Amino acid sequence: MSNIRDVAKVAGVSIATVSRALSAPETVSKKSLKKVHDAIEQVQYKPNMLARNFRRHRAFTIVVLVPNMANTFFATVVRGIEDVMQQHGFGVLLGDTRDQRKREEEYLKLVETRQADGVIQLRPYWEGDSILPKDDIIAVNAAGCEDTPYPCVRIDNAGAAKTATDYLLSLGHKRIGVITGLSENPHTIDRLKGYRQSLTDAGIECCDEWVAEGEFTMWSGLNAAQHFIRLAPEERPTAILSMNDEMAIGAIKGFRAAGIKVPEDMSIIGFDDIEVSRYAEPALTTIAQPAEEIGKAAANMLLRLIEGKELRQSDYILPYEFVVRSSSVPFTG
Amino acid sequence: MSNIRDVAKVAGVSIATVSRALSAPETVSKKSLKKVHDAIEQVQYKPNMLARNFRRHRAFTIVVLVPNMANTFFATVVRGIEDVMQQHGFGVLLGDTRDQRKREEEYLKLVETRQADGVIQLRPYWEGDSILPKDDIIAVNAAGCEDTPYPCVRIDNAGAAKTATDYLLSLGHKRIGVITGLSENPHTIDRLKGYRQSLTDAGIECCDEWVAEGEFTMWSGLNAAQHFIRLAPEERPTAILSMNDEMAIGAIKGFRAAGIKVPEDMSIIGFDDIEVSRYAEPALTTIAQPAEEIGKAAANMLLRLIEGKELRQSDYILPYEFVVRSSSVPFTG
DNA sequence: GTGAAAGCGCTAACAA
DNA sequence: TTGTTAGCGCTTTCAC
Repeated sequence: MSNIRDVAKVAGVSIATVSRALSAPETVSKKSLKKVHDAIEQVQYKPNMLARNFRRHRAFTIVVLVPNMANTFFATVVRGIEDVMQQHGFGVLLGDTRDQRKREEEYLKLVETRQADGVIQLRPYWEGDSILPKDDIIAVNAAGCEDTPYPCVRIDNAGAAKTATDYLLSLGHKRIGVITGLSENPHTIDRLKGYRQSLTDAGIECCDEWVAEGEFTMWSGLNAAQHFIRLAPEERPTAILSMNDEMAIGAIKGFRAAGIKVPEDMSIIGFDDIEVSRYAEPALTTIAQPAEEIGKAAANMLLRLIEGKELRQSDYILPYEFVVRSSSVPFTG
Repeated sequence: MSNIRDVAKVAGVSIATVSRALSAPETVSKKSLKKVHDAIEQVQYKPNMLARNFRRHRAFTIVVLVPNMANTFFATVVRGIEDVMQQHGFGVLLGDTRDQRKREEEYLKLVETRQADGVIQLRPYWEGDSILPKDDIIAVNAAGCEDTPYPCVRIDNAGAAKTATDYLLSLGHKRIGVITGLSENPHTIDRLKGYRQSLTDAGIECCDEWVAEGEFTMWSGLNAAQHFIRLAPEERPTAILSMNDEMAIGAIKGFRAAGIKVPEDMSIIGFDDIEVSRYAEPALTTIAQPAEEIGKAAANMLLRLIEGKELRQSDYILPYEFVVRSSSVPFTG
């Protein structure tokens, strides 16, 4: 394993020149440059990044905190992050936290111990979620919520939920249910706000029975469907907004199993627009979040922060898209 | 930002003692240990891992090469890898290669430049895929195929495909189609082998028209369905083995759209058992790969290799499970 | 059980 | 434009 000294010796220049030839070639004469490159070739030199990063006080690595990597939406955001980081010569350390606080702390330690230069958090900010923001830790939140007290990239969740609910109302539905995430989850709160606003604007009183709590998994969506199935048909919502596509898919399964047809007896709208939603039966009407773009924007923000630059804005809102497919149909008395 | 010297000064010991207190506490007296820990507390010391790793010639990081992180099966394997690595104090650098050779090389460079100690490749070994194995690069292949010329963890792909095909035959199907990945893909080759073996054993001649090439995406599965739809009904397979669940889901969509009912007119079997398969309509019969276990086993193998230990075996085969759900039914003349 | 000291391979003043 | 040199913060002999 050759080092910079070997290269310098073979090239007949100083190690400083070799170092410069690699990191700032424009400050080195053409002649030296060639000698260095030839020497590098000859001794098969590969710079030791461990040493370089140590010297530069930079890891050129970030960590991304993901609640669950098997969730397609998160995976897609991560892809966006990774794409930008790769282009900038940064590595992305995966921190699949499995919703465990301990794991989050473990990964954050990587930043504190300099193994990573910053962190992107894919879990929405929660009050009492004191882990971030944290002094000395450069962080950006991706796909989170309103009032995040550190830089973040997101969509207008309340607006999106309102858009979807408005649409169901326009289809003639009067009783509209909702499947939420955990009740304290900020996504639940923001989206519920939009849902309620829509109903209120339409002069419809919100009914507690219309809200079923899930936890953003298909399984919990299926369970949530049971809740609605237990309601008397004349009180049962005729349409449901699910706060993500996974739960919508689970709910469809649940309704089907109980003989409730989707969309004939029950319209359903999802949230996120993960890939499988268009292949679901029926194809899911949903709010499309620009997942990859969110990841890219978050990555660019973090990069700027790491370089010590100012951010133009610290609450960056990207547009969502409302995609109508087959799971939502007009109410038929 | 305090360093080891500050701690030593406050504790009234040498930096060597501080170092030992952290890396080999058993070699330090109780008394010194306490002084050191108190000092660490007092000056808020966080060891600089960049320096430590540099000194130890270890990155305590591995990179995982994933063709597509948005694919649930891959994401699940990665979760397994990450879980084991985390427990051993190793970070996992994400290398989403998007099936691009250039990206793979880029990420492999991290190992060559010591930023990572080894690599786990989730793409099956291909002849002419000369990128791995490579001298000086510690690597393990996960979820690959037969005859991988470096350590690997996988299932018996041919056997699994045969199991699934045998099952369709036992259901009375005589014309059985298959949706493959790209024809040169080793997974395609291995699984096709099992499929053909099954038919041959049953005395059925394989028909070229029964094979539709996909590329492991839902979209390509839908396209593959078109191929079968174009065949005359009396020549069309009555059952199909899809080489992954995504394509199976896409194919179901395609058949449905053409008025071919699944499973009544067409039985379908998938491969992988990703989470959504049980929620699909109809729920997918499939080969369940122990994705997370494959990841864990691969991680443990790599760890052993990094520590310079011998491997007990270098082709580690894990059991698969055949999961019967609703997408496969008996042939009804 | 502890401390002094020699680097790991590289970058970045500074001087030439 | 180039070379000399002093470390970055830590681990690890080696001697005590």
